[in-house]
Amino acid sequence: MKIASWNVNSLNVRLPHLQQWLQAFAPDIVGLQETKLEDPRFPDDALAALGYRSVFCGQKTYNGVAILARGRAIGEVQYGIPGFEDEQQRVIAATVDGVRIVNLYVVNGQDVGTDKYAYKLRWLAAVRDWLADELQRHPKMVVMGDFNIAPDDRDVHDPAVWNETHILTSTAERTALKALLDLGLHDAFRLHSDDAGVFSWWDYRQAAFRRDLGLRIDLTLVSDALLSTAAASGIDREPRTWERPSDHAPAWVQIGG
DNA sequence: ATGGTGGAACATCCA
Repeated sequence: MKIASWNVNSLNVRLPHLQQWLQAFAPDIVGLQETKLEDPRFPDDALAALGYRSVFCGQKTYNGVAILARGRAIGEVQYGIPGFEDEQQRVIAATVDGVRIVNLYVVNGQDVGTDKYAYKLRWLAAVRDWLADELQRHPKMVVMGDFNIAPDDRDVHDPAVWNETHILTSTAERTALKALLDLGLHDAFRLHSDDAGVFSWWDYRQAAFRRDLGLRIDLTLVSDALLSTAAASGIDREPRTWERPSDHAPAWVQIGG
């Protein structure tokens, strides 16, 4: 089962790319972030035509998340973090084939020390507390999404710039990510690769993709119970090369056969 | 130190 996460940066703009990529890559389960669509405008019919069911929660202009599953039922859908008041649509979870799928669009945080940064850390703490419970109920879990945190120096093009005081790599952010991993979750990419310089996001500015000035901030995490079945993991750079792309590339993990 | 590019929506906010 191929499970993938992709920040599409507007599903309205990126639907043709999503359709093309679903057909080429044929993932079984997909988590989307930054759909930027209110629910009545979600293109569930167009995705159903490709064999994908979808569940989603969105809003205009910002945020928005969805889970797609090919030829499988999507059950036990959870919208948002239980008990955490949040106007921003950043979380959707569901059960597919007995696996709990948690799809996160983690707060960006703007800059270290800002209100948005404080919100990011509060939000990550709430996710941690929720997932601690969720893992008791659903030991087989994949947590995926745009984490807006690069796990370590191998995951940034320039560690001198992307250092312990910089947004996306700051000490508190990495500590918050470690708190998630300490629940019994594993960065699938690192199960199979020690490589530095494999990225999932490149800024639109300064020709960052052409120069490969990126970060790996899109992650798929697998729980202890799935660890032995995580056969492969990677990032599909292909859609980032297409015309008018998202600034993110899909991250994926293969579970079982 | 600043701004650069792209999306949404239409002056800026967000990333």
